[in-house]
Amino acid sequence: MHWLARLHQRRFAGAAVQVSSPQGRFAAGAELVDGRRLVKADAHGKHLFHRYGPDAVVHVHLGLYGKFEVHKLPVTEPRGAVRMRLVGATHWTDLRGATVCEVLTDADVDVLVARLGPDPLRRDADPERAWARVAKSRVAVGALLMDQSVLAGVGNVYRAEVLFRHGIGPHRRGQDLDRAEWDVLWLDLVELMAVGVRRGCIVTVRAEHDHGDQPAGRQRSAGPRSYVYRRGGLPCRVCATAVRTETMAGRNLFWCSTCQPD
DNA sequence: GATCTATGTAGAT
DNA sequence: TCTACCTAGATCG
Repeated sequence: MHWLARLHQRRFAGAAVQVSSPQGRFAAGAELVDGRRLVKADAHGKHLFHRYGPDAVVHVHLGLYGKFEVHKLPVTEPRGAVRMRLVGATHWTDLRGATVCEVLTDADVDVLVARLGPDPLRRDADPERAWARVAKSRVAVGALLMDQSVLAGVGNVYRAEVLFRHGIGPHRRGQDLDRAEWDVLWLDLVELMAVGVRRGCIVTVRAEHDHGDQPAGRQRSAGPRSYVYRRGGLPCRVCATAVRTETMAGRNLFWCSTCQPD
């Protein structure tokens, strides 16, 4: 979402934009901002905000299936269910499948952001707030990382990957984590997620493990992107133990029981 | 063409 | 903990 916010900021902010809802579900909201100047696009956790003024902030949450596609002008006929179409001076973008696309006020946004934990991608993030929750929790760290009120922005990929990178079993309870372990996890998330924003995709595999299962001569960008995510049953990239999988916090969890003891 | 799956969340149970 | 939401790509037959 931070990657998208920066892209939207570059492509659309500072000028008037046309906003519509070809599919119709966002018709009333689109009318409120159509023709206005997009002041700023930014993100907090998995929430994206298009700020037109204190009275009108378009709030988007992509959920599982949401997608923005950005193209250069000219526009083409909408295909499929386009919830929101935004047309700027040089580019346009279509939003499909989002869980949320609505117009809020600044006050509404404050309420929404207040229920989110610190976002590792934001300078104003306070990791102490997350640690306070983790340190006293009997919930598994693999579930805590998915709880947006503990920590905003981490999802199913980063939870699996960051726990692997630090050899922490996902079933360890929050209260059983050391302060030092948490600090390292947080710092790694700050770096990993920043890499994701720069590259526009999630890559968590260290260079020393990026070898072996790809043809020689490939581009670095074609290397493996994850250690355990979606690799259930396959050999661990580090120790070759079969990667385990189960449901935790309602999502498929992946981990190596050798590299990540409980 | 039918079925499965997915970087997610809210509300009911 | 379960279900609905709701879209598209991958996979199956």
